[in-house]
Amino acid sequence: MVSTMTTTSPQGRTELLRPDGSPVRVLVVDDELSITELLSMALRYEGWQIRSAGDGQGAIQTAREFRPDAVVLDMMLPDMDGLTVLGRLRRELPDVPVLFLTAKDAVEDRIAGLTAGGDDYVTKPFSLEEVVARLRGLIRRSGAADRRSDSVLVVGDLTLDEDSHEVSRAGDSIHLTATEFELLRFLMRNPRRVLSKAQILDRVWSYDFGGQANVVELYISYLRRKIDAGREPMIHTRRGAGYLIKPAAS
Amino acid sequence: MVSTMTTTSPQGRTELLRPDGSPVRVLVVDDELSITELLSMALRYEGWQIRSAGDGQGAIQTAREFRPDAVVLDMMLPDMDGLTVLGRLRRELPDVPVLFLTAKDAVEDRIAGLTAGGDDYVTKPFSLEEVVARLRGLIRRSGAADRRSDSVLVVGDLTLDEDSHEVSRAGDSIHLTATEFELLRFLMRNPRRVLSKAQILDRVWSYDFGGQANVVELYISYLRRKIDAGREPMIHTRRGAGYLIKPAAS
DNA sequence: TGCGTTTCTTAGGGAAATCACAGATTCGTG
DNA sequence: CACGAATCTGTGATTTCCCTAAGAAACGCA
Repeated sequence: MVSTMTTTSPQGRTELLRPDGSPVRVLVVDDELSITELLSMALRYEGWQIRSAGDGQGAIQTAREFRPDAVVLDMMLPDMDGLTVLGRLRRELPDVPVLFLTAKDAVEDRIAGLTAGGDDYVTKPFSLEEVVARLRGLIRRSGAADRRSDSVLVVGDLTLDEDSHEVSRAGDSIHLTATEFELLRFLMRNPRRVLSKAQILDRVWSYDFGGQANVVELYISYLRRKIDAGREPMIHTRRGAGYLIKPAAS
Repeated sequence: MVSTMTTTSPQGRTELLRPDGSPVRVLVVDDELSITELLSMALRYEGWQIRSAGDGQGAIQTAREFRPDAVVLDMMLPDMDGLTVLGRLRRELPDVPVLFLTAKDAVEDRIAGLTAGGDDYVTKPFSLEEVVARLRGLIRRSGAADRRSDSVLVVGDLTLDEDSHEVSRAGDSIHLTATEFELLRFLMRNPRRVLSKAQILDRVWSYDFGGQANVVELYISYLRRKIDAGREPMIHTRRGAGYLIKPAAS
């Protein structure tokens, strides 16, 4: 059990740190190299320390000496069953939270049983924002239980609760679809920073998305309708550069 | 991962340095000699130490012994796929940030995930200011522990934020177009220094620009209207030599 | 299965940005 | 003070980028 704290960097990004100030450690286990690479890159960017393994054997070994604060674990590994890996992991690190990666059509109930203990899962293909968000949640909850307030992002009079998925502006509750929510979360996690359409696509849409880049424009337009409608706008276009969100005041 | 710091040279130029005071090292990889030459010159002018390679093989080798702080990597190399090069680079230097060069029309066919890990890309034909700016950003952010060097340029009462793309003079927010922003950034990165129209054209406009040289005059005029309008001018003409920016006070 | 919701594509309109051109203005010099 | 060169800027054509309506397809849930 590791308690965590958050600090806010000069850029305004919120970072998760261990109590002694050292970076959070995450172990990524997947047999597809492209997946471990993608996850490693993205999680490293969060400021976390990453190790990866390609099979169950390697996972156990790495876990033993790396002692991660969280594990991302693909349920389909070449050498052993996901449950076996999980069991051995638990023997090494009884309290480490695990984020399972499963195929979309995987048996839901089996996973449901596993996540009862406070673990979590995402289905492939996932979006990086989703993985990062769930990992943050797991790590946060595995430490100080009273860190509830950390799950709320605030920009101006706009708030977004990562736990309850509730969004409201100036007190008015706003209903968002899953994609709208992820997009807004990404924007709000990077307030006052211009985010390019490519960046948004890479983080908010799943890694196998092969469609038109203008979905981003489309969803920005949806968000505006729900968040900025009739109010002073918070979402701004920087023509030729991207989008950013900032408090209406300034 | 290398933490960086900034110092301000006697001339007023802001330079990026490694913590031990040694120059930043950048590896440039492109098969077109004209491009590597162009980039090498421009980046050397930043005070950085540059090595270049013409193919993937050479890139890996050079990276191994040169150990750069950042890499500029063309996605179209003769001997191997850009992603393959990236993978091997990552094995050598897990945390090095990469700036990808891609053809304009190749943007659509998946640069997926490239910006997700904090990496970035520019499309050919690019402007040197753009490449330099993005490299500076990457290097600045890759020094995760030390984010003290911030993204705001200041000259007199004029400020320019490279993250939010916000510009303001004496507190008044000023909206600039993309080209105006790049031009002002170039001026502000070289305060009190005369920059010739040719220099400006070479740095701010893309290398294949074939138009009239007086676009520079035109955009200087735009900038003045927005920045100096009704105030003590900060942008000055040195007839026959070029332009310079300096605090209004002196 | 059927219905409402969500996601995404296509395509057209429209606004903004870029740039060429040319006439107006300023500057330096004789 | 007059002249030529250099610089400035108004006008408008062209291009690029962004927004959004409309509808098809996929999804989720009863």
